[in-house]
Amino acid sequence: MKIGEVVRKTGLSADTLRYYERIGLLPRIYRDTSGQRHYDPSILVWIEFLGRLKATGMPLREMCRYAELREQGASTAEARCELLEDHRDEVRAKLRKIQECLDTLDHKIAHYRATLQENSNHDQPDNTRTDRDPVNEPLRARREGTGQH
Amino acid sequence: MKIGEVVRKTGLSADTLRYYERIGLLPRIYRDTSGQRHYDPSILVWIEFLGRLKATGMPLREMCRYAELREQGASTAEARCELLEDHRDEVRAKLRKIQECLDTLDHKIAHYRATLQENSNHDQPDNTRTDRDPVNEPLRARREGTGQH
DNA sequence: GCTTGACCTGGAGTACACTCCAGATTGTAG
DNA sequence: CTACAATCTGGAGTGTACTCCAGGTCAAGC
Repeated sequence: MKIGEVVRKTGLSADTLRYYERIGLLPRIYRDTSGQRHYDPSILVWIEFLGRLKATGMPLREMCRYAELREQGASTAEARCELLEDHRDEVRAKLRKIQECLDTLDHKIAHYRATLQENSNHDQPDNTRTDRDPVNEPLRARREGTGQH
Repeated sequence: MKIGEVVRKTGLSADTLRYYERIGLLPRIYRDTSGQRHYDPSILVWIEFLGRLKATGMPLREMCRYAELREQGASTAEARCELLEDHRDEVRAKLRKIQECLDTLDHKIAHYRATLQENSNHDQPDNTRTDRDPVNEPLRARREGTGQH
């Protein structure tokens, strides 16, 4: 497989593939006599795996660490496993946190919607006195004694 | 409240607070005669909210957009609400994706652990023939001449 | 009054993860 | 054979979100 095919199959750009190779995320790729890369199909599995690590927020630095261990063969399996377990725990924690924020956000939106609904029901065409947004009151700059900027 | 107190209460650095103000994420902050900032306590609520947007992956650019609408008062409530709803939907999608990756990762780890367990049971002190790591086989650069294409 | 620490500004620097480019070569369709 | 599409290299540039710094002002405690 030449690079163009890998591009099509992974959705990564050729530049990114070469970049990943340069930083050690991909193993040494076979080159033909003219210097063109020829990828083994198994690279797709690896790239897919990397994609999952990336999607879960692992920095390239850590992925490189993993890739390096992998290159060293089966003796590093334990270390790799631990790395993945640590990452998994971090992802779980982050997931919980996002979920929490999402819940708060949902509440806020519900409140927002309710207020908007209410306002349109009471239907006061007066636009100067809607002053008080109960959800995100504008916190406007108070009497400025300083004419800065 | 001076900046030091906001730093203590939010965990953001003074540089970050000033940066956020510069890009319009924070409203105009009152300055005393000597130019020092004095924050209204309500800023803490706003910063906490920004923290939630950030935690859920919203870029500063979009937060600025929200902040800008907020500055414009209650008339932009609908637009702000839509912005939050769009963001919420994105976060939900992202959450699902991360969860999916996490599940795959968990399977991989379980497989890994099982294999490690097995190997330590069979307890073969021979280190040259553990050749086949079933979970992450090293994909080592093969002898050139692999006739693909 | 003096020292120390908090604060100020504008601008430069950093880390990350790409992305783009010029200029060259090579593979392939017609 | 020729044209053009695909590939190559090294290096520069981009966007995001800070972070650091020099050099200065200011306020409060001793």
